[in-house]
Amino acid sequence: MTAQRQLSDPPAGELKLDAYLPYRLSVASNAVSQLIARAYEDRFGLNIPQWRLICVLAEDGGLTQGAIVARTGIDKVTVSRAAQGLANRRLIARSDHHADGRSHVLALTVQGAQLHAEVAPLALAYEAALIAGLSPDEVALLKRLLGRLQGAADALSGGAVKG
Amino acid sequence: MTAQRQLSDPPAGELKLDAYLPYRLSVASNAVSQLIARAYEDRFGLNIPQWRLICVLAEDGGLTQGAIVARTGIDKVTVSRAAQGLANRRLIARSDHHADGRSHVLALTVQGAQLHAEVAPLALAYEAALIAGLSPDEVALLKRLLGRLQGAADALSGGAVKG
DNA sequence: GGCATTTAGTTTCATCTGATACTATATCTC
DNA sequence: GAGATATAGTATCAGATGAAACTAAATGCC
Repeated sequence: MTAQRQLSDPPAGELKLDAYLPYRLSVASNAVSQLIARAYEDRFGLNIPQWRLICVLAEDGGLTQGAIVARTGIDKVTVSRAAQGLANRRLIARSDHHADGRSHVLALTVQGAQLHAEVAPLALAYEAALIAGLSPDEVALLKRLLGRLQGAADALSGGAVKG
Repeated sequence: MTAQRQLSDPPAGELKLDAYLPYRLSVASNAVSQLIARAYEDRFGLNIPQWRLICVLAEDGGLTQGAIVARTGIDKVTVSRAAQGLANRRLIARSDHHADGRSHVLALTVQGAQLHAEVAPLALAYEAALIAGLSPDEVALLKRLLGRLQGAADALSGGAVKG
């Protein structure tokens, strides 16, 4: 049924989609992201960037949008939109920056903190369900390897694009 | 260096964005995908779905779009659009299906096969650059773990959504 | 054979995303 | 302190995505 592959194949290794790491990574990530995005959207009306902002603000307190961009790498346009959505729902407050009139300091409101407290267990439960069956060592290694991949991709991207 | 997690952890665990696996996975995947998407787009005018179709057709020969969807999980709309784009550029041919008038059989043209032969080494080089510094064992484990995550996400998604 | 249902693929639409352009403020140089 | 430049954030635009509606052909049922 499948085509016979013969000697004419390139020597330097073969490209099989199912074994190709970027593909595997993308497919796995999409599956996980969609699962989680739907859970947050359906139950709390939050999209992924909004939820990330809430997490960052819950962890780090008052931050400017620029600081969030620096901390997370999320695009500044995405941060701007997420912040607007959250502010409209009074989940975050934007207070004037004491020294920079262009900037605002974002912080969770009481409602925002309550929502975070409500969503966080769900998020952790999803993570637990996803890694069920993996040993702690495997999970730790997975996170480490993902960090390596991301670092390598960023380095290659910077190198290739910026010269 | 890494935080020791022990009994002192809060009862249900704490949510730290940087340690949250779905987040790490998404960030790593986006970094890798963007890197590769730009490379294919800039040099060959291919987007990711188009490149995936080319790979699948190079591996498996003549397939219908439905077979590609079944094989890869790519959305049928995405497959349709990618196939249109590739057919317009004469990189694939669509011949009538012998028994089903709704369906067409997709196969690489000579040009399409040439393009595949040209892009594949680049794709493999990117993969090699990304995993440079990782041991073969680590890479194998990473792929296995990604498969597990994807399977878990699919199972949870089916279970939660469909009831 | 004729009608209902299913299936392959396309079109449409609503949303998300990020690049680019823009506004307003801040900083730097003289 | 005035003008040039840089920066924080927003608005606009173009492309990607996938859900749902749609078309055309196949299959099932009687």
